[in-house]
Amino acid sequence: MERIVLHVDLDQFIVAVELLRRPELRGRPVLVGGIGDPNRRGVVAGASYEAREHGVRSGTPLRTAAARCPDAVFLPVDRDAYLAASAEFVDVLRTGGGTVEVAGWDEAFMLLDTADARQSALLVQAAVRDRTGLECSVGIGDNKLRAKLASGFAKPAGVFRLDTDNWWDVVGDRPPEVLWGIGKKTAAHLAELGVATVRELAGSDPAALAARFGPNTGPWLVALARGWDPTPVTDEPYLARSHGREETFERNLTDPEVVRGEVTRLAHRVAADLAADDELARRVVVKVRHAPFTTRTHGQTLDSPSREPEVLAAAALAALEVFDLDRPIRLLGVRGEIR
DNA sequence: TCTGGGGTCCTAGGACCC
DNA sequence: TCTGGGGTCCTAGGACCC
Repeated sequence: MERIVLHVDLDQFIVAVELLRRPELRGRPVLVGGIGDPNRRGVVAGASYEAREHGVRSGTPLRTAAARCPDAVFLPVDRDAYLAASAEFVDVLRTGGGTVEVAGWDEAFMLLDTADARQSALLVQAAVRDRTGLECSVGIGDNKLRAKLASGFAKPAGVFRLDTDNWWDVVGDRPPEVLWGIGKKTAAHLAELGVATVRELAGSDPAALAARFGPNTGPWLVALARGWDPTPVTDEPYLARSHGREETFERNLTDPEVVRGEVTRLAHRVAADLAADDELARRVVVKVRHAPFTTRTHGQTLDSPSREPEVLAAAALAALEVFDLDRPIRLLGVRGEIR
């Protein structure tokens, strides 16, 4: 027996859910995003493998996607459908006996004791396929980091194992961006320091990186490159730390009175979300994105935690006054911080 | 590439306290 | 009085992830 971590990741999740009810679209480039209109502001939330071949992926602006992939079928985002499919997926994993940690709509970690890790992974994969009709990829690792990276190498619909034995062979010569937690910005900073691969990052001086990235983040980056991850797989129920609502407007807002009205509306929606979760906000933060895409936030701590729409709206409007409302506004957001 | 919406976590700097 | 050092809390911004 050995103790392993599985990372189970549904393949092209959002598109896969849409294809379950629109099988005639199978094999075609399908893009899900916004309200399904490529001429509106918005980005791609889910792209089928056929669409990805045209250089379109999650995050690509819809207009750009339409230009690159003119034959694509555009569908609107249907949150409720994905949430329902996600709940079904988690149910399947929970019948497996191990500890299950949900990590998103379309992914979860499982902690298992097994005599045959690969066989266990294949069983999970088959159970998900049989009971949801969705394909998944399964990563096997000796911690969450390695399991997570492994599922990426397993795609589509495969199984891949990543542990101390093959870590350097598999990721040693790859750029640091393959690691979970290192994005474009950090990779660019590392490149300036002459660090271009996971192997080079693993051999870097933690103190030197601390000077650049902060006392905790610097050493953590080095540990990450060595495949180290101490975080446990936990089935503790998820407790949200905040709830927020934001909206990018089809046309920039220029009238301060309209802006105040929208902020009030968003605050009321946040109040409803908090009530649905039986939570109270202790602080309200307003986010403003001006037309040139510069984003700023300002907040107000409440005298006492609340989810009253009027209280949240008043705090949001007070925070809003710190901004220059005479400049065109592209996006407004209101967030209630719980803990 | 004219750049969504939902979140989380870390850091720096200032306030404040002893 | 012109000035230390440590700890903690708050706030805004940034990076990242799905």
